[in-house]
Amino acid sequence: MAAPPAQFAQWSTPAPSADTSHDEVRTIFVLGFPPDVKERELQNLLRWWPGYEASQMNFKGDQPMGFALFSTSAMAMAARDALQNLVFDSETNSVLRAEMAKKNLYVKRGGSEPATYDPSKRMRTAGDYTAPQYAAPSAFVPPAAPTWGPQSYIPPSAPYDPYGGYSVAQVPPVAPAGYAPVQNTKDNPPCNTLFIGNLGEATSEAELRGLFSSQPGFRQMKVLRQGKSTVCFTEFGDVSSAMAVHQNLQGAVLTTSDRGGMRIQYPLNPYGRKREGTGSGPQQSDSLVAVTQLNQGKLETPPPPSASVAELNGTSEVPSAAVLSSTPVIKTEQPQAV
DNA sequence: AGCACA
Repeated sequence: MAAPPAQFAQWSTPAPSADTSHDEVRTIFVLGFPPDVKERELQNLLRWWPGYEASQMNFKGDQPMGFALFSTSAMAMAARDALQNLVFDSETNSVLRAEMAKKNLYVKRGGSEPATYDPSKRMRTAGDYTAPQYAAPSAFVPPAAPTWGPQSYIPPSAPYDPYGGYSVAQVPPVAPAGYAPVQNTKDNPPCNTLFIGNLGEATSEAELRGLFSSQPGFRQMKVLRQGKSTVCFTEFGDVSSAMAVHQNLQGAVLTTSDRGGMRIQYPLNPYGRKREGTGSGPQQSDSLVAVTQLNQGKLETPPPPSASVAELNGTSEVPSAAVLSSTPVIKTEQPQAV
């Protein structure tokens, strides 16, 4: 009788410090939520993000503080960057500020939660939400390498960017065939969206997309055909990017254009923003829209008082420094996550 | 000149 193989004994021994890679900070700290935000909103905001494991909303007085734990530090940083300057609620001018937390969110082990804690402090993990129907709808991921825990998110094989619905489309880039002078018509105040007119009847959406999607800050566009007239709306991530394209591609001639250069104007309504009701007067809505647009533009670089702004004809006042500085000031001091 | 979507 031989003694049992020695390696059997190893089966019960824990791996030697296999989780040292988890002492890195992989938790983000998010400020800027409106006071009435619910913890569930943070969960629903983040549960799609690759590597999301758990989140928690704490309240310091009226100031909500969100914490979210991710599988790796890199995933946390990616989520942090995705949330950075996100307009969480344009009604309340809530713009998120995200940074890496000082320490990791403590996640209670074990599946069932006692539910006896303060509901505002209770932890919820992604376990209940990562339903199979959401995992890789187009690409089947073989279960060869099982992931651990109830919070495993399996990203599709193609890069999945939950907040990248505005990502650059895969179309061949298009450069203007030339430029033609465009008579400077009355324009609207600068915003993050452009209205493109004077397009040729044969101009295709693919051609327009090839031109605009390669412009810095491009988010999305929509082409409208109405008879012989084609117009296009193009949204950018910030007002400055839109202003640059407004300037640089003004009068651009496409190969399919048969009526000179395109006319680029700021639209009556920016993307995703309905005009205020006619009841309260235009001047109030103008300033309101300006603030909202600037918030949409993330205020990374406030548009300088350049020539493009000077084209405004005095139809609307240029956003003042007071407006520019009216972004929500958020304290960056950071309490402990737990 | 033609301004949608929410």
